[in-house]
This record gives sequence, C-alpha cells and structure tokens, in this order.
Amino acid sequence: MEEQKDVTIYDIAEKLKLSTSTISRALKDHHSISEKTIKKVKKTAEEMGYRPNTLAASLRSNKTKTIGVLISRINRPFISSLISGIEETAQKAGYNVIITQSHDSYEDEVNMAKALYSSRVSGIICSLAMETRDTSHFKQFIDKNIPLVFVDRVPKRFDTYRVMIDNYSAGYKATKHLIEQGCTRIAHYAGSQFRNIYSERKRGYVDALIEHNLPVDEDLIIHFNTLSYEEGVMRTNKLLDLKNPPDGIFSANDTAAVSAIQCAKKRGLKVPEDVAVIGFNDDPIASIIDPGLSSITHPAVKMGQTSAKKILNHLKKSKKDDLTEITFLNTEVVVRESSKRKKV
Amino acid sequence: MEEQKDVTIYDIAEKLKLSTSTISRALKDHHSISEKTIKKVKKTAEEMGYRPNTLAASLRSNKTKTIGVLISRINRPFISSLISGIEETAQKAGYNVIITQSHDSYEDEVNMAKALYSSRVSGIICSLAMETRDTSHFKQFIDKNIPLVFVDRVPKRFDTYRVMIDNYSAGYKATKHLIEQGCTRIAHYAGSQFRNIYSERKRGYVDALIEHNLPVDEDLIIHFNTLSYEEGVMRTNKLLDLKNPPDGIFSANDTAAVSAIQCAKKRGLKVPEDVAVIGFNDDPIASIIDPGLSSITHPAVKMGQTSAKKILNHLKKSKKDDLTEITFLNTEVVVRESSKRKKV
DNA sequence: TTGTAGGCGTTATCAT
DNA sequence: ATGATAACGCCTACAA
Repeated sequence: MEEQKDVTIYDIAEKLKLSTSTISRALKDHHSISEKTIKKVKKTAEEMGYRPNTLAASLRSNKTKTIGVLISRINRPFISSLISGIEETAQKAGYNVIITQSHDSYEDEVNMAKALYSSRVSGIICSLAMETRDTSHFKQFIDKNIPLVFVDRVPKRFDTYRVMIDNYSAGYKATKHLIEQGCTRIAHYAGSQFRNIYSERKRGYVDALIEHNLPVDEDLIIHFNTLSYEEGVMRTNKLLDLKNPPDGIFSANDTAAVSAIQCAKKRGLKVPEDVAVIGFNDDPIASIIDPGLSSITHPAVKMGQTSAKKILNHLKKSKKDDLTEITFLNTEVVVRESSKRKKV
Repeated sequence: MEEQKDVTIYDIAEKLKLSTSTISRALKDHHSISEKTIKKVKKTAEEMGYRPNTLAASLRSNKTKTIGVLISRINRPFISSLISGIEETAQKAGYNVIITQSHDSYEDEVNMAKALYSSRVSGIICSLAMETRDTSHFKQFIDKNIPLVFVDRVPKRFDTYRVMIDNYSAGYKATKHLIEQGCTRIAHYAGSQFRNIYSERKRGYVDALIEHNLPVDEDLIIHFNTLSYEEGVMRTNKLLDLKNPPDGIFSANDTAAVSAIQCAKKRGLKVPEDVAVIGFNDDPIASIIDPGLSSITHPAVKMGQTSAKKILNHLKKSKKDDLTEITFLNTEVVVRESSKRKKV
C-alpha cells in the first residue's frame, strides 16, 4: 500500500492523446466539445479513478463554493437547527459549509473570522458572541465584497445583510399574552443588554406593561449573564423570596423559563395559577416539561435557509448593489399550560 | 468600492526588495531568517493588509488542515454535541471542520463522501446514515491513507478507526437495572437492526433477561423505524393495549422513552409504579421531564474529541501502521424517578 | 472542435 | 541568511 498519487486531468489527457483543456471542458460538459469526446473522457476518467481537485479549481477561479459559519456553540437547539438549514440550502447549491465556534468569546470570534477569511470562503454567516461589542473584524469581508449575513444576534449598526426576528414585537406579544391571562406583576428574565435581541425583547416587555397601565418595577427585571439553567434556579429563588413576588414571568429563553417552572413547583407554587410562565425559542423541552411551557417560536431552520439564500443570491449577481438588507421572520405565541389561567 | 486584489507575498517581496521565499519563510518564523528581517516582513505584511491564502498553501503542500464530518443531521442533541467536541479539538490544532449531512439517506452519504474527497480533507469522521448497508464509498479514503474514523454508528466490518460505546454492555446494564427494580415483563424499543448500535443494545437486553431467568417475549420487542416521538406514542399505545402489558420499558433512545412516559401518564398509569422506563443518551429532556427519565449516558462531546484526536494523531505519524483500532468510551446508568421502584 | 500557454499564491529544493 | 525556480492541479483567453 504505497502513497498513491492522484490522477489528474493531465494523466487523462496523456492517455487519450488529448490536451488538458479538452479534458477539463469535457468533464464539465462544455458545449464546444463533441458528444463522443465527452463520453470517452468521462469513461476514461472513471476508469482511471480520477477525482477532481476542488482546491486547485478554487485557487484558479478564485471561488471556493464554501460558506463559513461563525456561531457561539453548536450544541444548542436553536443553533444546531440554524446550521441544519444553512447546510441543507448550501448543499443543494453545491456549496460546502465550514463551521467555527466562538464559544461566546470575543477573542475566538476574531480569530475564527481571520481563519475563515484565509480559507477564502465565498460568504459568511455569523451570529455574534455574547461578549462581542466591537465588530470591526467583519469589515474585511465587506471590503472584499464577500457577502456577510448576521443572523439572530446581529450588531446594531453594520451595513450588511441581517436575518432576524422582530424581537421587540415578540417581547411585546409575550408580555401582552400574560397580561391577558390576568397577570399584573410580571417579571422579565433579560439577557445581556449588549445583544440587542435581548434589549429589544425587554423594550417590548416594558412597552406592553406601559400600554396596559401596569407599573414597571425594576425589581422584577432580572438581568442574566447566561440565561442558563443554573443561573435560572438561583435568580428565581431570589425573586420568589420577595415580599411581593410576581404572578407572571416572561423569560428571554426557554432554558431559564424551565428552571423557573421547576423552581416554583419545588416551592409548592402552582404554575400557572400562582405564577404563569412564558419562554422564548420554543425548544423541544417546551412541550416536554409539565406543565407545557408557553413560548415564542423562533424559526431556526428557516433563518438558516434564508441566510444561506442571501449569500447565494448575492454571489449570483454580477454587479454589487446596496448591501444593507434586513429580513424579519415571523414569530408566534405558542400557548401551553404554563400560562393558561382562568380569565380574571 | 472596486474589486480589490489580494495582497500576496509577491507584493510584499517587491516592496521590501526581497524574494518571495524569504517572505514566506519569515511569516512562518523559519529559523534561517534573521530576527530583523522577520520583524520587518511581518510589519509590512500587516501594513499592506496581507492575508495568507490557505487555498494556495494547501494546493502546494497537499495538506488542507481540514477535517470532514459526515453525519445524519446536525439538529439532534447527541450529534451537535459530538460536532462541538470535534470542532473544539480541531480548532486547537489549527484545523477547520467541514460539516455535511446525509439526512440518513444512503445516496446523500455517497455524494457527500465524494464531495469531501474532492475537497481533499485531511481526515474524515463519519456516523453512518440509518439507510446505509454498503460502505464501499469509504474505501477511497483508506486507499489514499486518509484517516477515517467511524463514530457511534459504525459499520460491522471495516478496518479503520472506530470510536463508540459498548452498546451490548449498556443494553445489558439498562435491562439489569429494571430487573433489579422488580420488573419482570420488560419491553424493548429497538432501533433499526441494520445499525449495530441498536442490534447490540437489543442483544444486551435479551442476554440480561436470560441470565435472570426471565422469558424473552417477542411481543415486547418493538422494532422502530425512526425512534421518533410520534412513532413512540403510536407504538406505546399499542403495547399498553396488550392483555398482558409490560411493567418496564427499555428504550434505545430518550425521545421514544419520553413519549412512552407521556403516553402512560395520559392513560392514567403511574411511572414508575405501573411501568418503569429507562432511555438511552441522557439527553437534556431526561432531567426535565416529570418523572425524571433514567437513562444511559452517551458521552457525545468526548466521543467528538476522541475522534478528532485519532485523526490528528494519525496525521502526525510519518509511517502508517495498522489502521484498525476500536476505542470504547464508558457509559453509566443515570437513575432518576422513572425507574425507582420499591424493591420487591 | 481542439490545442497552447500562462497564471492562481504558496512552498520546497537547490543553489549562492 | 537569502534567492531563483519549479511545481501543486486546474481553468481560460487566445490561437489554430
């Protein structure tokens, strides 16, 4: 078993007494090559075990047919579905997908952006790390007219494609739903206010309260670092220890919402009677937990597909036009047991 | 905003009146280049906005520093954690990760294997599609001494790296646990018997019954197509309709186990008193559902890390040696409420 | 319809 | 310590 050399179009050309250009063209069904030659070339290529070298083609054509993806971490339901949507769409168009994780670290994000650039990806799809404030490391892509799509966790100001949901209106809808169920003291589990998906959800929450003449109590707005299960348990216990505890909780993600439910149950409180809960994302756990967790849908797969399509369409156009374009996907309130109260 | 050309080492060489070889070496801290030159080159490269072209380097050196991953679908807890482990390990070693999905289709798997080969990946990690029977499309990698790791869903016979858990012993442990809890009629939710992870789990189940002098009742062995939630509900209802229903269920995954619990609850049965349940994978839902689902751990992240390390180590070795190596990672029974019965 | 030749950006070899 | 040159495999004007 020796290190075998790859068969190249040169080898095929030699064998068939043709030129490499003919081979190259024949393999791509170029119209100027005769049917007969094409057949012959393909057959010989097959027999000789020829495998195209994408690398060489990419170098020559300056097109890699690869989409780079830069996200916090893969193993979260929303993100893995997002990637699934991206990959599926890319695959259909003959594109590869390179995945990199920032682990929510700014430093990693910068490094991965560099690495993706060096790989000469055709386009890049990114959901920002929790830590990231400055986004100048993405300028390199804009400068080279490499299509860049921010998805979900997008920067406030950056002239490029953005694919997201209307977090403000989603936050408003979630809060309004709790109000309609008769809640009057509604707490909010807020994520990092540096990520505007979270600040928008909070803004929707606040406005819903105001428009329904409910007071905004700062004690009921809990700013989480991670929105993790552990943090959720801690914060919920503190919250329920208040003299005047809330009768409703709107959490900016499902993980923290689930922890709130379990925490409340453990303390002997009834959900939704004593405290109604609504989450965000509609993760699989939402329909598994008892009582079922009401939530806001977050169309992950579709966001992935849409992002990939933005890249692919941009690459199709020959002339580049204005790059700023924001796509909003719709969300819905999914009502389950955790928020169904008798109307007051 | 014109299409800007990339700055190359040639541009730097010209500016500094040096040769491209010197630049190339300086950028890699080659020992034969003087400190002074290295500094100067790096500074100029920075100023000119030089970005290395991985593509060209790969073509030249015939090394892509890329690991290809071929799995069924990303958006499943086990798989996304697996990939997370792979990516993390690869990233530390300066490797990229290309992700492809087979969607459990044999045809897609063959195509993706081809695509990964064409990308000249340095190594490939694969978990087989449900459909796959024949694995000859992986021979191309072996022939070219490209390290290939099968993980979790591995083929029965294929001389290469395999990273897996001992499914037989895990199935045995799970069943034994139920027996110890006093179950005497234990059903098994089995996955496709063409994938030996499932046939092994079943074998462990059967042997545990036999060794504990319990009858093996074919009516209690349910062969699933997908082990999905929906199928789980259907099959569980049928099972519980039996004249002589089971008092314990060992499911080959958590999804089906969860559906069994919910189904039983809906029918007024108590878990674990009327029917004890144990799943497989220890997915996040296992600790969320009520009662908590007992399960078998499936060390996804670690399996990913291990697989990536196998690739990286193989690439480090200059001489290739025997390629067959099976790594078994340990599993544990996690006991939660769904299987805790008073001892008989 | 087919062939010729140059180049994509980098690196390894062999020289100086 | 540095330079000249060829080569990696493919594609594409341009020529025939």
